[in-house]
Amino acid sequence: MEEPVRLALSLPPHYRFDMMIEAHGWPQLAPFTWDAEAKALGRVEQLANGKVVLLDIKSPGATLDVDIRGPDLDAVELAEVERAVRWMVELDEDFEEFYAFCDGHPGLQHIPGRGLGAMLRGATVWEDYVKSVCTTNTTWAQTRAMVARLVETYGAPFERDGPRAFPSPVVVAAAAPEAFAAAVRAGYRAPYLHTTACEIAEGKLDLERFKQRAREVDTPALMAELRKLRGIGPYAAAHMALLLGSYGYVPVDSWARDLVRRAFNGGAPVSDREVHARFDRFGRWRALAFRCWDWEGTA
DNA sequence: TTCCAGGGGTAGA
DNA sequence: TCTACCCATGGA
Repeated sequence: MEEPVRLALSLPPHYRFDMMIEAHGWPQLAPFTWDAEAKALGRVEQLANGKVVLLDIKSPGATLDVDIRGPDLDAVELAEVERAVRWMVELDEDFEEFYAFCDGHPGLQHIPGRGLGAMLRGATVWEDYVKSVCTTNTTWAQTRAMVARLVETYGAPFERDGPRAFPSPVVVAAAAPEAFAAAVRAGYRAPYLHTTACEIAEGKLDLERFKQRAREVDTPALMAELRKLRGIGPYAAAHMALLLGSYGYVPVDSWARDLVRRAFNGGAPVSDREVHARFDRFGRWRALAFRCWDWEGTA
């Protein structure tokens, strides 16, 4: 294979690539691949002009190294790849204010030293919307399978028969609803995803504006807007808000309830209200405090 | 068979 | 605002 082009991006203070990878399950969802031995994050990415590249992302030292394979890219295309990578690995998310907050709060003081906070996200809000819907009311194994089938069926391939990129809403919208449902096997979620893709493709809906919107309004207002999306309820809206950098509401799912049950309630079941109450004192940092909590230490 | 998984939509109170 | 019920799918 031809030598890849390498982008070497400098890391902000405290940034820990390994902690970002371990923060949640997204590295296991296509088109991401995670090679634990090589500590390499892989991903096929399709550029706006249709070019498809294979990314190999590592951080062996003080930089984030992004190896790009595929067609030659000009400066504009390279900038597009860099922008996408920076967004996905949260290289530009500023956690310094959160870390200062952690210093004064028992239970959070381990966080700055471990460089916690960053989480992997999709290149687009559309991608994280789809994945969030696919995590609801199902097992993690099925979530992975649904996303894998979506990518395999509709994603643009790298080279001839290589791995595929996350499909655009335009490609999903072009599929017949019945064919989409049969291919992805996402159950009752399929119409949510397909209809949303159609609305984006028709220009009636713009999910990418949420990247900016998350910086303009507080978490409750952002969640109210996210909850208008099909298949997005309290949990998924909070999870999407978290990925957008808005941390004021804990995404409570069965996994969160289980953590709180074991760590704080002697193993007895907890209500959603109790989970929220446990992190209420952390204000606009509630979701980050929850995600970065030292669950082993408190159990 | 029945239950339920990193919940959400809807109707009725 | 809260509750009850339904929802495709697939593994236990």
